[in-house]
Amino acid sequence: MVAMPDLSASPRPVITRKDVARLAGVSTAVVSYVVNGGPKNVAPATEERVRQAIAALGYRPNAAARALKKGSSQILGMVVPKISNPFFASLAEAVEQAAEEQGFAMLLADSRDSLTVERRHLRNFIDRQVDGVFLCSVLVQPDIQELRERGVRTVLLNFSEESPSVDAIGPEFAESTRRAVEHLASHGHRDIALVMGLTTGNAPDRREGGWRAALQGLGESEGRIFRCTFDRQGGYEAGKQFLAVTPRPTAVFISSDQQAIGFLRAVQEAGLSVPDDVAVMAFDGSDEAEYCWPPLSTVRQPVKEMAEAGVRAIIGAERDEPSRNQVFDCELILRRSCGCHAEDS
Amino acid sequence: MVAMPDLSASPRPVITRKDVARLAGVSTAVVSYVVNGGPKNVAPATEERVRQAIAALGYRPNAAARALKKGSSQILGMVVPKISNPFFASLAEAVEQAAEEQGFAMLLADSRDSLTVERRHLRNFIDRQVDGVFLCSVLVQPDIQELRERGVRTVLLNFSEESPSVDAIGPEFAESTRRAVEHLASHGHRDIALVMGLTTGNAPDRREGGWRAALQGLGESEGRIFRCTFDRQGGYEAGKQFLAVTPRPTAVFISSDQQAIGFLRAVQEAGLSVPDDVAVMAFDGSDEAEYCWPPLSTVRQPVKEMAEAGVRAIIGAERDEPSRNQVFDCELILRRSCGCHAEDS
DNA sequence: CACGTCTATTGACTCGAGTAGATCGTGCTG
DNA sequence: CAGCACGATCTACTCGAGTCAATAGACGTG
Repeated sequence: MVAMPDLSASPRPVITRKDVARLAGVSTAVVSYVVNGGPKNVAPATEERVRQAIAALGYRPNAAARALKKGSSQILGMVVPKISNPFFASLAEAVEQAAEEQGFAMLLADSRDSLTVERRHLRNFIDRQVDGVFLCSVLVQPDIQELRERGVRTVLLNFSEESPSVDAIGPEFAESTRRAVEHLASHGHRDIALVMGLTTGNAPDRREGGWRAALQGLGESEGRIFRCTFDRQGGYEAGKQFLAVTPRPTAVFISSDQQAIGFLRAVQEAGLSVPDDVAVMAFDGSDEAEYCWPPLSTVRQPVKEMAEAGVRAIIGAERDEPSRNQVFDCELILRRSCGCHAEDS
Repeated sequence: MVAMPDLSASPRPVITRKDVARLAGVSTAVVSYVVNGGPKNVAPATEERVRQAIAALGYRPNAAARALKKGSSQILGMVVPKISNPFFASLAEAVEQAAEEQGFAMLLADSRDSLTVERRHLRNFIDRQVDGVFLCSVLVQPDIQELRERGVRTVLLNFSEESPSVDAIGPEFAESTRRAVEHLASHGHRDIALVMGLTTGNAPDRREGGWRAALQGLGESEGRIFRCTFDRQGGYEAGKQFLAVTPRPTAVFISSDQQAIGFLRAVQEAGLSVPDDVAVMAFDGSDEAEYCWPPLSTVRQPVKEMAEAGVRAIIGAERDEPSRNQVFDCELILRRSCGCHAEDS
């Protein structure tokens, strides 16, 4: 409660290049060359003097000035629909880490699922001279076009569609889903439903196609679909609908771990059991999938690799490099919810 | 795969104040005055002309230049130990939103529980001229002192200790915990254990004190403590230890929702039931607490309010305003895990 | 010894925006 | 009508760092 009297910030004088130059007895240009391994060489002895002056004064180059001069801020922006959704949190974590390794900082913005807010964030990013942007939801073409015009490299993350004119990175949705559904079938299931999230854009989700393909392979042409939002709440509601259906499907593929967790809750609430009454496979492979009950069998996206590829696509890109799609293979993680191992995790 | 040929970014000429000035037939100063509601007045007719020129050219002031001149970037930095921990994600979400409402952007950095990384991030923030920093873990005094010296307002979030020389914002840990433990007692429990996270600093956590106080009030002077890391994994391990103890306590207070979720899994795995075999109350009140099974009774921190207070502490602060602690009351959320309502949520 | 070569260093301009101080009218007052 | 006040506008300098063209030495060579 009582603030200590004296610790108020002594407004230490700001140290600039000039101060360093004076102390080292050189011109400001040399300081710049030393700091940047600059475009010109500096004699070793001089360099050493400058280094010492820098250390002695605690000089730190002003990033704003640098950004102004170079037109690049060494900042990447990332827009997520909702950071409290653990899947996006894990994406953000991976991107931040990959960015930091390259000396970039990350501006994070949460669009709360609103296109308006997302646009506002993007314009803000542009004004702040970010060098690149990660998007996790689908903006309309014109918006992306503006980003490009302003010289901001853009990468779509977790994106299923091929899209011209912009880099897109995402998991291999269709094939992985097909394998997951086939795995459910290998436990003897035939009536396998789908709980599918609603995408903001109108692009059909490829997971749906994968599920269809698997059913077809089994000779089952019919299958129920439950549509809901891409979060726990949505999964919970889908679960309640699912349980009301007769005859009830014996297994279900769910388009995200978050939804699956909501679904599980609905099943538990009804006093039924997973996997005995309903077998479940989900998509994403986030941490919570391991710590819910029963542990979720899920399709693991290689989040880290995708984030690294994304950062590379932004930083390592040539000025007019054509955009491209990168699709990453996923791994089936088999836990209890599908009917696998009853003893270990 | 095939990139469309023509959409390569046409490197649109950068529009500056000067272009606007020329088009509107005024000097650059006037443009600045209009944009900022500047320190001087502009005649309504002129202002209108400038506005039109801005719109026509699509002019957007360069944030880097502005930051350089004003020494303020309109950016807030936030360092979290791990953004994929949903509690920190929800904090980040709240901070970002509160910041955006004030026109600030948020740089997010993940320290991966490492002091070294955290320091690196902070120096980076300083170089980038952030106007303020949110910290969720405990740095040593000298680091914070440097932030102050550099003129960066600092706010400690989720912080239990009073600390001089820095703003600290946190929930009312002790009293809320006491109430939670007493609630467990109201279900008839007497042997109530504590699962407590390990704090990086050496400050004792006030939740522990609250738990002790409650036991004392019940006439129970003894109580078992299980210490583990502040995450699901830690809670899971603590749960296994807990279950191995005889006689087994009938209830437990757990220092975070994440740990509680791990704990629940250990209980489920052992084929036991919550709340019948063990009643559980946790701390945080994050979303996952609602969607696990059984739904967690927990102490809800007013995250949004705390974030807003934090942003206010940074933005609204006078130059030499003394630092202060702000403690927020929490709310008991009673769900199933403690033994409350067996039917609705 | 004069000249060219090469390297280390410097001075000066630039990026784009904020703003103090000078300037230009206009209209009012004595 | 001179003098003054005041509002609108402009000129010019500044923030801190990057970098090019110019300069100053140092060295070697004919």
